[in-house]
Amino acid sequence: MSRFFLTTAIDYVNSRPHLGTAYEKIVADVIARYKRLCGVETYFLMGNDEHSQNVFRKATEEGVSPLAYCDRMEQEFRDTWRHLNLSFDDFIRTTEPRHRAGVTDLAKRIHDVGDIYEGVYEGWYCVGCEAFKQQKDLVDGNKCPLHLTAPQWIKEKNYFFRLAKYQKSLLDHFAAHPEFLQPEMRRNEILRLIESGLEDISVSRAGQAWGIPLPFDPSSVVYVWFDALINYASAVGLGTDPQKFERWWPADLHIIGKDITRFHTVIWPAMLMSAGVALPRQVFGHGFVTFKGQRMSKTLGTTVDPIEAASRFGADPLRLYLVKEIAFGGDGDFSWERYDERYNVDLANNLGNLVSRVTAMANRYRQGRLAPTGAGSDQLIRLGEQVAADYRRSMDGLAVHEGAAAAYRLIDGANEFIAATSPWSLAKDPGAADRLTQVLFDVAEAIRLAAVLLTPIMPDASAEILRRVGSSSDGLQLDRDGRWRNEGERVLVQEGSLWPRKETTTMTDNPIPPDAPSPGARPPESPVAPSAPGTQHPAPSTGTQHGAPGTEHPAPGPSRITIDDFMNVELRVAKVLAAERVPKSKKLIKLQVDVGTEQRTVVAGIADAYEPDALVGRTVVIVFNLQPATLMGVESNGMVLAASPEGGKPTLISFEEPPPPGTRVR
RNA sequence: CGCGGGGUGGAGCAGUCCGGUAGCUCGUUGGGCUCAUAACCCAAAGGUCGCGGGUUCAAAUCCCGCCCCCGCAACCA
Repeated sequence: MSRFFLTTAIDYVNSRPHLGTAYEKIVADVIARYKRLCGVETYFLMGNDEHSQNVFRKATEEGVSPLAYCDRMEQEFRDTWRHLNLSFDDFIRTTEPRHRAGVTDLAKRIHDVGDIYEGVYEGWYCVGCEAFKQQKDLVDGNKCPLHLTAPQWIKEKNYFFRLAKYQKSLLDHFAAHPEFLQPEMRRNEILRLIESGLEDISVSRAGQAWGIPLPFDPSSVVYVWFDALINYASAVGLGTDPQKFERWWPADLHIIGKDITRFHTVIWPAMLMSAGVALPRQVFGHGFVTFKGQRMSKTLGTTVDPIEAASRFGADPLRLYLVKEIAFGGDGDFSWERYDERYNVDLANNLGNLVSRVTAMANRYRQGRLAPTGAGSDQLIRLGEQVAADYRRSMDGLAVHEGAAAAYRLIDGANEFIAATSPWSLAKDPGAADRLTQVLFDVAEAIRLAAVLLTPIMPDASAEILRRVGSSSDGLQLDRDGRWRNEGERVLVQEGSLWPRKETTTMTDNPIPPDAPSPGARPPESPVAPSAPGTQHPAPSTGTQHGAPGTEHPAPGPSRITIDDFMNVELRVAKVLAAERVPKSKKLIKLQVDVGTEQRTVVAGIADAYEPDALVGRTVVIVFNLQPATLMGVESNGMVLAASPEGGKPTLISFEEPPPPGTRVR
């Protein structure tokens, strides 16, 4: 039996997963389920990346051990994935013994062939930042701009991987395996990157406890990303279970975000080449999901909680939206308005309503029982076969959005067929009895076929639809069940709406108030009972429900500062004498200002909103006693105050009657 | 010349690799139907495919130049 091993990127456990993360897992799950539907034995791997300094720091801040913190985050992640009905076969954590064994094994092999060598990393190290600083980042006579302390010049023992050595092998591999990196665009990008030359990279950190010790020098730990990549191999037994490894490696498909393509298609293959391990067959770098056109970001409040999104209508509608509306590979957008729209159109109006009409007619005219009375509609059958073929081609090529679209062509076709044959007219004609039965059977069959094709995308809903059209959802096989069938009696079940229409009155309801505390702020509707996966009823448990407006609680303010704290900030009125753009900068303007006692140069990031000429002569407020900083090579002595909405343009503070420069503001 | 993505009817997108009547969803307008979740079906209006050149019998698609938008990086002190 053929087998398929697919993986998603393991996730940093710094915060709960957002919709963008969920998107990757959902598409991967659709592919995994599709493979299984094709009868391919599938191993679908997901997991968490835990050896990050951020994790260590965050755990320390919270006063828990890193492992305890990771344990908790694992539950958060698993909880989210369960709500999305993900069918992963394995979930790996990089703190697990099997992973440690895999990393140790691979590192050892690479070391043994001489591809890891000892070197020294030298640089300015700021203790406060726990990071190395570039010379150009230092200010005011070699001080850390954040902590204003002198960083230490540190020589850290460091091990390097001979990445440069693999430039040619990588290019050869890309040439020999055009499918290795998809989509095409990313392939060209990475090719150019490899062609431009590779540098050896550091693979260890000294003096850290949180991580996997290097087998040949336990005083250092393996650098996180090097560690992380190996999860794909350690999960299937590298270093622990040769038989399992033999069986599943190499991975057939790594699904990852486009931002980490380089790691997966340059460094990772080079590591494997060095260790003498086979390379993954394909890497697919998908795009990002934006929220209303903006990158999902916590600080901008443009993050979407997948559980909340799934709670709106159930996991299946969310899965359909993400798969069907976003061309896999490209970026896509999510908004609650559009989500509602797609739900109504694709599920309530089309698929759901179609099931309602055929089950209703079958019951009204035939007591629910349908069996073929003739040959069936040529047109529908042709469409069904065409669609099934298109679907397979699309899905095999990872064009999951096209696969969904194909299934929908059959649903549309069924609706059209009903209009063209008008069964309700046939019902009035006793001579058309057989004809009516066949028409209804054809429609039911179209629905059955569409539901089979949609199974990977909407597993629960498809099973429910199959049940209603009198067909089994057990052990579906695409070869057998994914083709038109004009045989057997079916008993159709008429029940309530699969997906009640959501009435769109005002679509301004934004379920996430930007500043609301995110966890625990879920809307009161449909908590999605944590029943075992696969047993959930596909229909949303509650219908439409608008959040009650006007129930804002006065948020407990952030911690207050004392008046003394405030007085430490010296704000002064200043008059702009001259202004010019900082060359090559995007939003910086260099200002000469009169602060009463002296003239100063201040750099302000307001070029988005203001023309330099319009600023001359204007009176502004500056922070007078701010440490200087160098921005794009210009030293700034102060900060101009402006109202700066997140993601918006700043507005300078102005006066009705400009006071003289130097006046203190308080 | 930092890297990258994009500019296609009112909105959101596909199509661009492999030139050949410009397609989908929503919206709008008109009509039909009554089985169905005010759902479904048909039809229509609506596009200089960012701009300018070039190649070609033929360009959204290939080539050159330019403009604009969005990410990321460097810069919101």
